[in-house]
Amino acid sequence: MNLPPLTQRFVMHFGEMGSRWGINRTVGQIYALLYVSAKPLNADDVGEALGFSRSNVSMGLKELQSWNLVRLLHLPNDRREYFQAPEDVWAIFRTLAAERRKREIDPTLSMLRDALMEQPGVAEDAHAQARMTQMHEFTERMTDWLDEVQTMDS
Amino acid sequence: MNLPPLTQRFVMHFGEMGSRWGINRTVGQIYALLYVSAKPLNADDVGEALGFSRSNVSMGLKELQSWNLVRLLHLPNDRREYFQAPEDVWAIFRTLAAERRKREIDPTLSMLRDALMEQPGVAEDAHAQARMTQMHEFTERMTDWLDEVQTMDS
DNA sequence: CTGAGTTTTCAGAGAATACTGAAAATTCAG
DNA sequence: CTGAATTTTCAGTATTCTCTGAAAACTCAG
Repeated sequence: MNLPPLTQRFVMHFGEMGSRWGINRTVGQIYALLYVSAKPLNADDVGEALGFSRSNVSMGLKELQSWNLVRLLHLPNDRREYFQAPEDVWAIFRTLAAERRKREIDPTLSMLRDALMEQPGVAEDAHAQARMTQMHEFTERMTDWLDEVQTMDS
Repeated sequence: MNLPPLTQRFVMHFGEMGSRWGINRTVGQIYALLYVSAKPLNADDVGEALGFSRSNVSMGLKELQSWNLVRLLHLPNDRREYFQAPEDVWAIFRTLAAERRKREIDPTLSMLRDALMEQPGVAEDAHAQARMTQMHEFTERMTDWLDEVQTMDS
């Protein structure tokens, strides 16, 4: 790794944080680097800066694209793909919220709805269902809130 | 594992979700089970219900305690420790928010503050510092919001 | 005290995840 | 088309995380 000191601290920190969030450290570091960079970077830039193999960078960038967290662009007279993070932190947060909703909240809601439709076969499940109702209400509020986040401005 | 069907679905689902959140599957399942149970459970109950070894349950419960997510209690004429989850989902969410703030937001804030105090040695770091200012402002708003969550009622 | 009941610790086995280099696939200038 | 440049895939290796059983530590009734 070959980064100026402040950049390095930032990158390392978000690598750590990422891994507490179910995002792998590599991906966290790549995103942190893109975020603080003045210019868009290509995969080789990223790999060299962070000391990762080319293929690892490719996978990390693909992951970030699947989260809609990076913008992909081309520079004149250069066939390589360049990547950048949005500059607006709030916009990043909104994207993250939208994706987490799609991947986590929505499936949870549908699992709860399904479970609430069934007839509990035994007393324990009847009680469990009552608790799931609570959870379901909470989760619905959560989605409402996440919808609001989408309409919020910085 | 030996659980009635609805309970089982719920437990499995939150095991999966947990693992996307940096919480291990075991811990997610234990918590889901405590949440839907009508009565407090002891470690053996949990282990038997989920098919985990006693020591694994012990570690999981310890983890949940460190997050303040479970209440520990004793039953008359029984030396074993019993555990339960709060019934109010909102209260659970508040606790989670408070803990994540302590463990993730606060360290991030202090890392950013430190980095912003330094004199950047090179142009890239100067730019990085500017981006960190943005991130710092966002993170501060986040802590304010998390503080508000604490004062909110269900 | 004592010892049965209970919980915790921890080293090692097992499982899951991350990472790499080499090869395949894709893209595009000429 | 062709082939050089670039990106992606993937099987194997390395690393990290999870889980267990056995032993140690703790707790408390008698």
